[in-house]
This record gives sequence, C-alpha cells and structure tokens, in this order.
Amino acid sequence: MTLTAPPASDDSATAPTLPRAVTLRDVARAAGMSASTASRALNSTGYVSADARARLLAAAARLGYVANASARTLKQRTSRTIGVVVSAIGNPFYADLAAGIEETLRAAEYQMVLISDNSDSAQEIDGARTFLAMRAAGVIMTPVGSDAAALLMRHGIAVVELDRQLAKVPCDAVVIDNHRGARAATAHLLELGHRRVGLLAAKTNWTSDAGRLQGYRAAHRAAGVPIEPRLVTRIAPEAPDTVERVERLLDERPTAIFAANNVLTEQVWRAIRRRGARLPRDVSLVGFDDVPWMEMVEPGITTVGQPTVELGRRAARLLLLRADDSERPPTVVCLQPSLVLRGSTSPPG
Amino acid sequence: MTLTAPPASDDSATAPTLPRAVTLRDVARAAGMSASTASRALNSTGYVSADARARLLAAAARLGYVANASARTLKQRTSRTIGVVVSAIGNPFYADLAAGIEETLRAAEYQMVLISDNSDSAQEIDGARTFLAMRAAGVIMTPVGSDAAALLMRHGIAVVELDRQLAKVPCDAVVIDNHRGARAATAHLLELGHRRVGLLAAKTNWTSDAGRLQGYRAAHRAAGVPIEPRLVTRIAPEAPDTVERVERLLDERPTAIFAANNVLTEQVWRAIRRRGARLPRDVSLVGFDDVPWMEMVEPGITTVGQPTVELGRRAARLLLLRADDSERPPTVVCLQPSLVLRGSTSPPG
DNA sequence: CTGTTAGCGCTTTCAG
DNA sequence: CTGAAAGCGCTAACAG
Repeated sequence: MTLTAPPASDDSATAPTLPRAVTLRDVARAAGMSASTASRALNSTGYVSADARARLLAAAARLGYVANASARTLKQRTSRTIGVVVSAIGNPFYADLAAGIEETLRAAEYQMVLISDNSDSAQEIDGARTFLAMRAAGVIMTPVGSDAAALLMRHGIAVVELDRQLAKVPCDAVVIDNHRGARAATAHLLELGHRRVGLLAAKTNWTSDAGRLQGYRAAHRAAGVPIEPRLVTRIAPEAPDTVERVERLLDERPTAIFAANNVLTEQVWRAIRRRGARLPRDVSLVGFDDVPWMEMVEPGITTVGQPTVELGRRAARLLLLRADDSERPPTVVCLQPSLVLRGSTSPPG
Repeated sequence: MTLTAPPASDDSATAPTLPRAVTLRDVARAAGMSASTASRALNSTGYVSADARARLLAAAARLGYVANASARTLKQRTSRTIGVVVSAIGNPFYADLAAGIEETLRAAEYQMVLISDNSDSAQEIDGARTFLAMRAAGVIMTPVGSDAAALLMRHGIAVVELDRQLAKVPCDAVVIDNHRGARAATAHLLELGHRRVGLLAAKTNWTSDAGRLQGYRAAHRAAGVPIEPRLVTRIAPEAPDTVERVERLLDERPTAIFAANNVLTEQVWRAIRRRGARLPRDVSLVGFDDVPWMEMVEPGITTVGQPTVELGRRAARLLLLRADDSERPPTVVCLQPSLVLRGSTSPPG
C-alpha cells in the first residue's frame, strides 16, 4: 500500500473501483521478474531462486493477486472444477449426496458446481453442455436419461453415475444395493404376517426403482406369497395426480405398505394421517431413505437407511481416482443399506 | 453422422476418444467461413447472411460444437457464472435458499456455483477467492464474516448478502424482518400468560440473531415483563456442548421456550422428548424457520415461518438487476415472516 | 456482409 | 535459474 511514488502511482489507490484486475505480469513487474518466473514461483513448479520466489510471493500478496482461472483453464485445457447434477436439491437425500461430494472435493482442492435438473432430461443435457463448456475435470450425476452421460464421455469428460446407473457405455458408478434393501423391507413385513403388502414406487426407468421393485417381488417369491397386482402402484416423480394415486392404493386396504423413496413415504404418511388411520395398528409402513423426520414423528418410521453422505463421498473419490488414471477400468461401488426398525411396523391388526 | 467421405473423414469416427475438442475454427472451416463469422452466427450478434448462418449452424450441430467457456470468459472478462456460498447445504433452510436462487438464475441463463462454508470464515474467504478466480458475474452469500464480501467488492464483483447483513460497505441484501418475527413469537407466548420464556439463540455476530434477540426483548418490554437473564442461552453454531447447554436451559424450568432457528428448535424438541415432558402441557415451544418436520410431529410446532425459497429468488433477482446497472444504489429487501400457529403452544399448565 | 488482426492472462517449451 | 516466445479458443474492432 505504501509505495514509492505517491501521486503518479499506477496502483489501486487511484480509483475506488479498480479498472483492471491485477495480472501475473503485474506482480512480475512489481518484483522485477518475468511472468514465467512468477508463474513458476506462485505454482511452485520448476526452478526459482529462493530470493526471487520470496519477492514474487510478497508482491502477489501485496497486490492481492488472484490467478485468472479462465486463462489457466484455457491454457491447460482442463479445470479444477467438477460438475454435479442432482435431481432436486431441495430433497434432503440429494442435498446429503451433494454434501458428501463437496466435502471430498474440497479436501482435494476441487470446486463443485452444482446443478439441479428437476428430474428432467432436457435440463440434464443442458447441464452436461454447461460442464462441457467449462471443461470440467469430471461430472457426477444422478442420471435421468442416458444421453447426458454419453455426450460428456464422447467429449472425453469423466462421468460417475450416482444412486443409479443409466449410461449405455461402461462408466464408474456408486449405488446402493436396492434389491437387497427392498427385499429386506418387504420380508420384514411378510415375516410379521402381512399378506397384502402394497408397493408404492417411482415410475422411472432408473435402476434404483427397478431394483426396489424386484426386491419386493423376490421377497414375496421367497415367502411363497403371491403378489396382488392392484397393490402395486407406480407414480412418476412430480406427477400431478400423486395424491389421488396414493389414496387409491390405500383404498385397496393393504395391511402394510412399502414406499420406495422418501418422497413417496411422506406422501403415504400424510394420506394415512388424513384418514385418521393409526400407524401401525391400521396399517404398517416401511420407507426408503432415512430422512430426519422419520425418526421424529410418532411412531417413528421403519425404513431402509442409506449411507447417503458416504455415497456422495465415494462418488467423488471415484472421480478423483479416474482423474489420476483415465485408463482404469470402470468400477461400480455398491454400498449396503440397512433396515432401521421403528414403530411403524407390527403384525397386522 | 453420415458424411460424404467414409474413410478419410477428419471427424470423430477416427478414434473413440477424440484428441482435441472441436473449436470455432473447426466449424468455420467445415462451413468454408472464417472464425469471426462463425462467432457472429452462433451468437446471433452482428451481420451474417442467412445462407452463411445456416451452413455454420449446421456445421456446429454436425460436429457437436460446444463453445469453450474459458476462452469466452477470458476474452470478455466476465462469465455467466454466479457464485453462491451458504453456511450448510445440508440444512433445509439453506437448501431452499439455493433452490430459489438456482431457479431464478437458470431462467436468466446463468450458472450457479454452490459452495458450503460450514459457518467458517476461513472457508468463506476461500470461496470468495474461488469466485474471484472464476471472474464470477456476482456472488450471493449468507455471510459469516465481513472480509469475504469486502474482498469481492474491492475487486469489482457484485455481492448480495442473504439472510443477514455483515458487510461494512454498503451492499445489496435480502433479509427477513427478524425483529418482528421474534417479537411476534415472544408476544404470542406472553399473551398466553407465560412469564418465564426461555430464549435459545445462536451466538454469532449476525444481524439475524441480533434482530431475534432484540425482538424477544422488545416483546417483553412491551408486555412489561422483566427478562430473567438465566433464561437466555446463546450457543455458537456447531458448539460441542450444545446438548448440555440446552439441558441446562430446561433445568431452569421455563414455562415456554423460543428457539431462534431451526437447528436449535430441533435440539430443544429432542431434549424435551428425552425428558418425557409433554408439549405444550409441560412447556410451550415456538421455533424459527418452518421446516417440514415441524408440521409432521405431534403436536405440530408453532413457528416463525420464512418465505425461504422466495428469499433466494429475490437475492438472485437483485444480483441480476445489478448486472444490468452497476451504479444502482445498494438496496436491501426485507421480507416479512409470519407466525404459524400449531399445537406446541398453550397457556402455562 | 466477411475476413484479418490483435489480444484476453496464463503456462510451457526452449534457449540462454 | 531465468526470460522470450508461442499459443490455448474466443471475440471485437476495423478494414475491405
């Protein structure tokens, strides 16, 4: 701040809002060095004398130098940014995934750019384009369609699919064992003696929902209990007639319901409450995803818990590994869910 | 995809992973035009003949051209990226703010880059540096300290403070009327006849907490009820002794408690449940922030509701306005909270 | 209406 | 150990 030439100084004291950002050249000049040397010093790469480095570092600090990420990315043809696209940031499940990703990325000095696609494949492709344009070092996504991942990978950007797998090309992925989770949930109900177990699942082409549906079926098969088709309801995310569809399922008088994600679990829970029905006396309920409210309501909701934050961490770690070695064979990490028993399940009344 | 020259085609069919991204020159060449014309055509800026434009557009589509955002940012010295730094993405309050921001930004064709700072000012500054490096068009933050905003603004980056104001320089902001919300909450309790109303607030230097504390005081003053200092507990976010502090407040036997944010509301709620005390018979409770669980538990929690998503939208809108006109005087938008009455409050038993 | 030219700020050989 | 030079991909004057 206190420079030699007070009046004609070319530094920021001239105007309150400075006209041009300070560049590497500026700090080089201030230290009487060239830009190349300054670059080496500030990035601790290549040879720089201790003296020069010290002067350069001091100058950078004094001038408040912040490297221009665009210039660097342009030159290096890749950035330290990782794109993340989730279905709905407002859903605590996705928020937790993002939290796990962010934590891991931050530790590795990468930036997370978060985009929410509202489960809409057009928005998802848009997001992919954005990351392509940014030359993101990689992208983690909870896929809605398979085109976005294809686009990215075709352009050489590493992709990790999270929560479900949709890519048609082999690709890293981190998922939960949906089949086993759903099977455990359903088996629990069957073991309690339920014979009319309703299923409420999302109507998607996602592997997660397919697995949950299969798990429900497998448990029935193993128990020798036939499935009543009218008790299986599949509802598209954000469908406008969600409430009616849920009501209709309840009208079928199942003695228990397995709701295959946290949103649907909340929907049935509300429908049950609206009817004044009692949990678990009138109907038992098992959810999927252990979000906070499930433990706070009375009775608590028995549910298939997922290590959500850990799923996010793993996805980030996988991407980091691939950044080191783009030739690694694609690996898919499958984490185990666990059935959390609470008060919403009991033998049929 | 079906081109004229099958074997010697210079397009991506050659290798599965293409060696170099397709640039503007590539599409220009493919259309027999210069890069500048291609730029004009693809950005619909300046004069381009209909014919040329068509050929260029076709070439771009065929080659799968995606503009390099870094090059553009470098040239234009600003990007279409807006940085957002929130305290904790896992907290539904901040997630909703982010959702509102993202929605608005997306409509204006800006990208949101989200960073969570865990209420740590060092991480907040880090985030500011990142956005500075990216030449973000602006930054929206729920501030922890005042240095990050100062740094940004010193470098000419527009800042909008959200949820609270900490900047020492005038700066756009979107906040809730904390004083009024807290006052209404406390007055409600006082009107019910409570005389020992505990306050549980965050110990920060944030305007939000200051306003809530003052509102609590103002309500007492207006009602002519003296405040019992032992009933006022302030706990730093993430403090390790949070549970004990809350227990100690309960030990003071307040007949009602006003918890000044959603996290603390949950903490007291849990403490009350652990003791087997009944809401509102043994103690009344009013929260702040209307997060979903408050309506789902039994009895529901009376709380000061905030238009959270709208707060986010407004912040984004303010930033967009400033992007159009950097000379606008800083404006602060103050939204009104509303007291949501539910079952957790009643006259003292 | 179109092409040439220059340069955004940085990194990276390559000579000294 | 250091500097000169070139160029990443794009846009914006400015001539034609």
